Amino acid sequence: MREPFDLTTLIEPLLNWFKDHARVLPWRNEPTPYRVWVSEIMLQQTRVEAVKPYFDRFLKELPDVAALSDCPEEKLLKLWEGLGYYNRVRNMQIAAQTVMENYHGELPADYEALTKLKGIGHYTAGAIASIAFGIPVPAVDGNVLRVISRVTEDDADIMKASVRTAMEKDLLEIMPENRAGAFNQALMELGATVCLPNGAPLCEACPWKEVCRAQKSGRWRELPVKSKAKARRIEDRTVLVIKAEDKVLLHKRANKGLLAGLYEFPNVEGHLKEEEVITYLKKMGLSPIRLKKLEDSRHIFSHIEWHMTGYAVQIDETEQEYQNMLFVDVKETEEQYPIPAAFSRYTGYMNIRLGNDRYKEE
DNA sequence: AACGCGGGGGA
DNA sequence: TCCCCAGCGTT
Repeated sequence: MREPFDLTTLIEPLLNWFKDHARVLPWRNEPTPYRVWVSEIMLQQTRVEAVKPYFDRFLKELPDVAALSDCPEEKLLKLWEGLGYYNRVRNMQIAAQTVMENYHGELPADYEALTKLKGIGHYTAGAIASIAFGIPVPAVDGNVLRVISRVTEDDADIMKASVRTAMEKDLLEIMPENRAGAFNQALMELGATVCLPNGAPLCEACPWKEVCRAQKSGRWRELPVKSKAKARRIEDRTVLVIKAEDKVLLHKRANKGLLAGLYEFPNVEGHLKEEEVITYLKKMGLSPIRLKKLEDSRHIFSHIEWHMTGYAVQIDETEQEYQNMLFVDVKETEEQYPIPAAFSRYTGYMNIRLGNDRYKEE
């Protein structure tokens, strides 16, 4: 067994370092429970730089729990468009409704109560409890797992839930009573700015360089131990930008599963040839006039890789409605409908006209 | 415990 | 290419 590490020795150096090195972030001024909550949900599996442009806009549109609980789904998804993991914002709205009903619109200052809200797990409950309410509970995210694994030279596989639970327990015992929020943020800040992943830590700048066991042994490159994720599967798809006059056909995705509830260009599995596209369109009851092959594109999700090809299609004017499909004014499409990034390579083709004789750009 | 769920940036 | 990211809900 390894020699025990006294985590309390880490607190003061870390807090002193954080005083001088805390980044200025939008959600750090005025850390109200609601602002902390929104920021923490946005930051789940998402880098600070990616969140920045979304945070202020979201707070401006939905300044409090009541506004969030009442927001129409489409506006909600539009505010989240491009951030990914769209269930985060749906769950946050459900939680907001719970907070309105059970807590008079104020987040509960209680760790266990927070974890019962939709979308708030151990980490996020700890972050809100400590940062917004000063409650001395840990907030163990990927950064914390990494910096603690290294400083204590712990080889446990951080992918295992049991390892995360153990670290929460260890940290709970040493939480500084009056600096819980700063301590948790400092741990994460250290991971994000100094104790970088992939064996590239800036140890010279680290407040723990004198006590870090991985630094001392030179094993920092091997830590943390993390078992590999499953390989992605590849999916071939054909995307159809179907135009009738100034309208384009959009499809609303199912309410469960990948990109739930978002809008997309109709697309089918496989790489279809021109004749197959025409057959498919006719089966839908559409009359294609012109077809133009579009370039290939790929989009990588966490677990799937789409290899896409596309066609722009000009069809006869139609008033017909299809299953979960609607014709939308091209001008309104990108303004009003949340469309995931996977289709960004094809949105530009909405504005292109398929002329009578040949394909030309406007 | 395993899996599904987005998107982007850096090495 | 691969890895990582202020994770969580479902099964």
